[in-house]
Amino acid sequence: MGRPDRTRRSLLDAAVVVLSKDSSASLSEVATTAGVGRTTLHRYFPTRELLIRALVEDALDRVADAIASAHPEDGPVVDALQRVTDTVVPLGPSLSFLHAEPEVYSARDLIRRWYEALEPVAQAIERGQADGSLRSDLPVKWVVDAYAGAILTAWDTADEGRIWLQDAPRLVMTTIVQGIATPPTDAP
Amino acid sequence: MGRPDRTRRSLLDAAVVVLSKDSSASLSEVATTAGVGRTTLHRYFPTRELLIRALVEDALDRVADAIASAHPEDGPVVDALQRVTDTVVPLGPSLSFLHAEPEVYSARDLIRRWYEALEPVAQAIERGQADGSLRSDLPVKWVVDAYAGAILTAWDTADEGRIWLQDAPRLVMTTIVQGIATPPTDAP
DNA sequence: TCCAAACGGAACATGTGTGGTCCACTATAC
DNA sequence: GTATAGTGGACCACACATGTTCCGTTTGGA
Repeated sequence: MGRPDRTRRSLLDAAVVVLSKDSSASLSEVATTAGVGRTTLHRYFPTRELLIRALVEDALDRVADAIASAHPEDGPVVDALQRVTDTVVPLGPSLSFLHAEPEVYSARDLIRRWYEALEPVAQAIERGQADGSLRSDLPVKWVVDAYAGAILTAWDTADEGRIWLQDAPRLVMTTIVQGIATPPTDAP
Repeated sequence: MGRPDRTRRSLLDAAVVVLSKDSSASLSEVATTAGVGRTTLHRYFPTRELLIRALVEDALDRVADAIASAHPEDGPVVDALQRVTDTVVPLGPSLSFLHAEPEVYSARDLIRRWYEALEPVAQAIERGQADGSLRSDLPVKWVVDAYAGAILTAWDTADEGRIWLQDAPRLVMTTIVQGIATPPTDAP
């Protein structure tokens, strides 16, 4: 890994740190944090928008990798979702900046790629509905979003200090899979 | 309701419309949309920040009112949550701008007020855990956030056209209360 | 060691939003 | 009708981020 790659990496990392705290931070701030001149930043990312895009795509890659490495296509669906949750939740801190970036919500192609990254999860859920382990009176799209939303909520809530991030996977899975109501006893 | 109140109202409404589409829109755009001069806008909201705050507080009031009008303190908890969901979900379109406003996430006092607005819900959930209708192995704070998060997710997902907003209350309640897994049969 | 690529600093042009002032116009209330 | 609060247009000054160019300096590989 040559110097250019390292510089690029520090810029992306610095951008995550700086923009998480203040999404309207100036590019000089990012450059300074990366220990790099603003000129260099512009050499790698000519415009602010391109920097953001690179940032989002980097995050997208990491999520996609995490999901793939959890092998959501294997074994019982609930176990598979547990594995995905366990691997994705810890990514939280490096992804929380996504919230505050309007580009993330307005750029249609980025939204599409986000759903593409979740595609393996969608397939697992479909599989679960087919084999009877997941209820099938809920649209798959909704279940995917509800699941992803629960993870986002966990990140936020942990960020606010209302829960600990290490508890998050359990909370997410219990809530999403079994719900918040008392389960009906199966035999009195 | 005198002229000042009406002007203020149109400014807030216009701000919601304009800032929903583009959170970095200029104040002149807001003024124009409100059918008002930029000078007048500045008379009512001296700075951009104050306009945003007023906007958020306005939204906060509406959510608080909606929750209160659903009487979450009455009757079985699950029914109460159903009523809250039914009243809050339709507010979605007029609140979706909250996402894109960084101030919403960074201003500590606004975050606090958001949780205050959810306090009646928190109490209902506590009540549910006490009377055994809700499982008590989940922290109340988490349950509140998970529930609120599910509503936010529903707004987003409806916005993306992945579900219909009129289906949202049922989806939110089913998912949050019972979970996505097939319920265990209670007697074979 | 030497050379080319990478870097950083400075200076510049630019655009744009913002906040503020002034004054003439207009409805509304009395 | 008249006084008064409310309005809006024009203008200005300021700050600040952005993007670009140029050139001297450093670094790392051949």
